[in-house]
Amino acid sequence: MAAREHIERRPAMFMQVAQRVADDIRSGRYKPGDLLPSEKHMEDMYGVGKHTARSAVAELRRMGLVESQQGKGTIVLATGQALPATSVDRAIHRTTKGSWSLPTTNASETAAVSRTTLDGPPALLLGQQDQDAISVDRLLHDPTTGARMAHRVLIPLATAAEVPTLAEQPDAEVADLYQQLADAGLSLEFTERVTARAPFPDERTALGLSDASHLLIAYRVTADADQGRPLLCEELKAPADTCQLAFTVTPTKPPAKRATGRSSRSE
Amino acid sequence: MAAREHIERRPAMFMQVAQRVADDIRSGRYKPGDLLPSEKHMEDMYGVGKHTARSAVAELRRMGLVESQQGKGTIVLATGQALPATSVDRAIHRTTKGSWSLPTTNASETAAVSRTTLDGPPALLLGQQDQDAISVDRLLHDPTTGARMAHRVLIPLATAAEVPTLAEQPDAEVADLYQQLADAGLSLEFTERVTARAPFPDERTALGLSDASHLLIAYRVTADADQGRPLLCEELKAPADTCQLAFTVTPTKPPAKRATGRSSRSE
DNA sequence: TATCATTTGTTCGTATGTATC
DNA sequence: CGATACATACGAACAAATGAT
Repeated sequence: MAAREHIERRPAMFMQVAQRVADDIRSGRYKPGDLLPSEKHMEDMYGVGKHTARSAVAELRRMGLVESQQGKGTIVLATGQALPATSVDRAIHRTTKGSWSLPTTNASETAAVSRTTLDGPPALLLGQQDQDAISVDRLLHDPTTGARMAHRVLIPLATAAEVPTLAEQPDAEVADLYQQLADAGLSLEFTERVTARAPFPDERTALGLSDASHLLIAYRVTADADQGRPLLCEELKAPADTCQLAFTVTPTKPPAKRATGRSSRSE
Repeated sequence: MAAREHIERRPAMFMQVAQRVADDIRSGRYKPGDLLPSEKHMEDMYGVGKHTARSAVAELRRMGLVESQQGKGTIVLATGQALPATSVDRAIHRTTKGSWSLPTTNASETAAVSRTTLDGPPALLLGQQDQDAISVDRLLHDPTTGARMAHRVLIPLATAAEVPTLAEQPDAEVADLYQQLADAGLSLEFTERVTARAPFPDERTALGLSDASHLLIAYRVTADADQGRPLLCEELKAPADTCQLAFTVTPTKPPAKRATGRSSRSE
């Protein structure tokens, strides 16, 4: 028997309260920056218990409509009717011949270089499970919006062996790394994969994430255009509520011979 | 006095329990598909009250590690060590001259055509606040993974007036729309912006989203390459936990004269 | 079919801790 | 210091879904 027969059921009380307050927020009854009525006040307003009022506010937090602060109150956030303020330009530039450049950068600290074992998505994308790589970590930030992002460059040892200059200064600007690969006679192609997920606690604190915000995650793989062999992987983690990624899509010739992902779909 | 003096504070009990179970999940102690110990059992295991055990499980849900089902239990999800299964290829293809195509598509239902007033991100991207547009809505799905996505094409009336064939069959394939624009003598350029946010309740039900999953949202703007004037906007909303977007980044000449976003940044 | 134990979901209560003003 | 507000933690009871008897 199908599990979804009865679509009609009384919504939970805390959900009804949350829905009502959410409507009040969207209708402008509570404006961004305002303090919501306190949980105590909501109990009286809607005739519910402490836990119900609290669950309602928790639901509003989960919806990304409000943010609570101990001792102060629950503040109404901006209503996401616009795109996030920080636009990260994912374009790659190359002057007429040979010289590479990337849109400008603000790194908070110096890059942290370490050696790690590849695992997770980067290992899959580089096709090198359980191989070692040089890892270069940077904490980026956008001074105008205060958004923080985590950036990581992974240079597989196989690539470093092929182009030794990479290992000498792995914490150089990324454009320089591209340059070195190109100077080694490789023609480069770039593929980027974007997804999002809930942050781990350490990521939450490192990037100063609010309760509801997720991480926008982009993996850029630099590959040898001739053989499609992956050379480099970059990972960018940005708070989705304050950041957007911008791509310029260039039409290409249709017949892709090698499969790049699992299933491949689009509009 | 500064508010952040004491970084060290005992984490809440429910968080400690959640962290411990999370570690057990990541270490393989609980495997994907397994049922977690019941909340009742956790009370005894960790010597905490009902509310604490419950909060810990709620935290694990919020982390996207588990999913609870009333009457059954709490099941461990895949550990997110891989990229989401459904890869959406955002490439655009053009054969030698004139003919456009896009990666294959699966639309669940026929397209719903309506007329709407532009607002939110599409209005900003099209630079046409409070103007009307033809809206074509489709519900896409990936049969192999069961992932559902919402796709919308917005054709501003200004564009429809310029290229009348667009309004005749607005629910044609997107590649055909590009073709018609190109046939009208326009050279096209494409910009895509990606972000993520918590879904609205209607989006949650329409796309069958789980508790923790957010929406990955991509806006593709088709513009006239000569003047940079936006012609068309597509919106794709996909569940972030099951979908990834794939882009091919083509190096371009560096000096962009017109600003495309607010602040512009990259690694 | 009906009943029952198990498990999560919702709702109520109380108390204490901690941050803000 | 006190009042306010949210955070955490203890408790109880009933509802609803599930699976097995």
